[in-house]
Amino acid sequence: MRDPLPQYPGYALRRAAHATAVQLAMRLGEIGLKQVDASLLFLVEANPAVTASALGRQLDIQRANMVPLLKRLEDAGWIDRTPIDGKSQGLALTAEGAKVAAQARAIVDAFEAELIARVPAEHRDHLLPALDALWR
Amino acid sequence: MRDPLPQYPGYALRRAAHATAVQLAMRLGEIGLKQVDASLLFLVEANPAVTASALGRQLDIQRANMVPLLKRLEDAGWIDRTPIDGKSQGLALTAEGAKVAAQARAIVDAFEAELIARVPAEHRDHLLPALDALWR
DNA sequence: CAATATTGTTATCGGTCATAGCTATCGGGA
DNA sequence: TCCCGATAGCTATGACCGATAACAATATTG
Repeated sequence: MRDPLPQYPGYALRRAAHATAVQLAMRLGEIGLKQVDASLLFLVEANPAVTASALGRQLDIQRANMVPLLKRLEDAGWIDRTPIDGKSQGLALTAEGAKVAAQARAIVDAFEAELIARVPAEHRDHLLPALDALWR
Repeated sequence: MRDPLPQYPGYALRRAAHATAVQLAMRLGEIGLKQVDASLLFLVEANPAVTASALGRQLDIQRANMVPLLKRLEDAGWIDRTPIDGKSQGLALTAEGAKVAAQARAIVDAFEAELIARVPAEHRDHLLPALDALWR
């Protein structure tokens, strides 16, 4: 079948992102995480007392959509909230959350290493800078 | 804010794909198309008498999900169906569909050119091969 | 102090995608 | 030739994601 689409970098970008997302989702699913959960855990870990709004800004997730995401993490006992002032609350990992974050990191690091390994050596170092130019 | 995520090529891939998808969606939206519509029009144009199932296989879209997509294109008068045998039907662009496909191609070509232009010259030629390795 | 911005939240809506199941038809091997 | 597995098209449905609007309470700024 004739298919002109794969010549388009934008199309290849879509397909590559989807293909890799499916694979990572499967691996994180084994420890009960979605990709966004892992992102949130990593960010909270790296920024104790961060607010929900700040997380949303960093990840380009609307405030409104953060609510169920954080609720899941809180209900699972992975994060807790402590009031900063009357309207903000700081987020932090619980001990349990730190364990899960460590597991998630192991999975993500292994996955990313495999991703890079799949890229032919001569293109490998160019991938991240090229992608950065498209969204940063 | 400390953010370890952008170091991950997989994360950059996600963000880049999303950012570019939003932009292309806006431009195609001006002529009433979604991205998948444009993909379908291009493939039907390049493969007259192709079946819905074959399109779905090529684009990794389930048969079931092809139905509303093709219905939209048919209702808009951009494609028509002619029976191949008792259970298959060949798809083809109408004259109107060919016009829309040409408009879509102009938009996509311009967009893809801008995408590539955004990538620093030294990384430019590596992007497509690197992405291909991740999904092909 | 008053006007404005921010935070967290609820509710809702559209789009995408996966799954299951159904009917009818096609095609190949016994 | 006949039968059975594979295929095509379709309906229905449910999960998930992201966008939007609105609101109350609080913080910040001029």
